[in-house]
Amino acid sequence: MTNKINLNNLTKSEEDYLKALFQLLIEDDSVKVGNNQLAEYLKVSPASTNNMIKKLKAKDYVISEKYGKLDLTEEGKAIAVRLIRKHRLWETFLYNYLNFTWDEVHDVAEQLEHIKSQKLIDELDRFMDFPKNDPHGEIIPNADGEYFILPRITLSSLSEGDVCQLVAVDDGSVNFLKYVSKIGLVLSSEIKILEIREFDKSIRIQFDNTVETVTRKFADNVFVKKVV
Amino acid sequence: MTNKINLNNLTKSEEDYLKALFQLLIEDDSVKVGNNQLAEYLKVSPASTNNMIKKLKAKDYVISEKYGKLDLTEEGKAIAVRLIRKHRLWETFLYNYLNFTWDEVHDVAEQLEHIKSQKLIDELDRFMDFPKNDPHGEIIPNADGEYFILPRITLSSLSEGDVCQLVAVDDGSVNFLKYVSKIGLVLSSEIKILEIREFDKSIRIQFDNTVETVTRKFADNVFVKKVV
DNA sequence: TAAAAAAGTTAGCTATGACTAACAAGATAA
DNA sequence: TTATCTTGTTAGTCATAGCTAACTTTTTTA
Repeated sequence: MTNKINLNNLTKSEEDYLKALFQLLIEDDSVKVGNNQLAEYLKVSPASTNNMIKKLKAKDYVISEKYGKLDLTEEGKAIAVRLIRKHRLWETFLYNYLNFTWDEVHDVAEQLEHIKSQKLIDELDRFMDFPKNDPHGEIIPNADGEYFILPRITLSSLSEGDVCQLVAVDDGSVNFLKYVSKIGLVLSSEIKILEIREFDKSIRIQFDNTVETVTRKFADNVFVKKVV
Repeated sequence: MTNKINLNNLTKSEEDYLKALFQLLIEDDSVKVGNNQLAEYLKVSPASTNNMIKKLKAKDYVISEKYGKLDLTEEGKAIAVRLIRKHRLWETFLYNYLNFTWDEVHDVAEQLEHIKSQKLIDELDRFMDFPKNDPHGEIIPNADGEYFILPRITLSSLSEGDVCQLVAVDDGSVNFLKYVSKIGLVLSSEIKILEIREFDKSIRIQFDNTVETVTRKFADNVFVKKVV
């Protein structure tokens, strides 16, 4: 086996930074990620980030030049993907078996993803019969660390008259998720763009028998597949 | 509700010390527990223990006089029991649903017991239909924090000719548990004491169609219910 | 292109929770 | 009862991972 992954004994913090950097890097493929941006994402000071990046560079998980942008090594990426796999499998478990709601799963999964046991996560996967998506619609990386990234279309990028289907929502904010549930949107909902208001970019949408007006910020966090 | 428990935001370390002290206190009801004893149990230096005990005294979880023995307050005990409940529920989950063996569950449960979510543990309990015992036969404290301690009889305390039934085993050592499994002992096995050798206190036992000789140390970790 | 703003870095501080070494208090034994 | 051993305590160090304040480099813009 060439692909043997060493079960790097990383601290919770190190794991958090690697995962955060990975999320920022794939979020905006072309745009480079800087130190302060990572700091803001993790809600820590730029000094803390700078410090940790040094450490992760020494361990060969991160690449960057002084005063330059950040990138992950292959091993750094592999660690991040394993964390995302763990996070999403736990979310699925909490949602499907332990009566957690959409907006409750994230915080607990953030803790559970740091539990160190290969067997635990492989068996959890098997127990749930190898689920493909988490409760927010996100794809769960498989045991080989393959991470399929679908080209993402946000609701905000569509035009008047377009029809789409909800495939995933960002799980970063509890309030956002509560709001999505409250207005009645669920995964696979078919959504029609009725009107985009130039003034504030708010969007009138229709789904099922509901008409709602949502903000641009809301629409940025809703991922869809175009139907018409 | 007078019995409202505040979800004390304790660190992993603080939790570990409270649980360890609780285990030592109930292990030997009459014998007082000292600082160095706790240090040895936790495999840290006496200085570290002394330090942490100071902190836990300030938080009103531990009672002790300077140069005196250690005890837990009611709140300290309640925290320890909640940790034991979490530990044993997770062990049960790993064993019954995720194909973990007797000797594999402990280490992972040590991590999982520190996850902070009341809903998680209550729902896990419900999901498994409120199990009474963990895989090692130990009683799982219920959601009200009631901790039933059965008077414990060790295999080593019996006499020649006695017949007993295996009710629990100590889960502290992987090697011990592997050995128990290997010779074929399981919970509820009926064991007969054939002979106790004065020389080294080793014990010849019979169960099913097996005759084995076990050491005194082994027998100290096997808990039984006397039948004859 | 020079000044201002933004981004990145460094130094030095804090808390937690380990550690060792040295010392003090109690318990035990000669 | 005194000497010795065991137990408990304190002081001071280290690593991790946060912080602020001050500084440097890069980028932007006037």
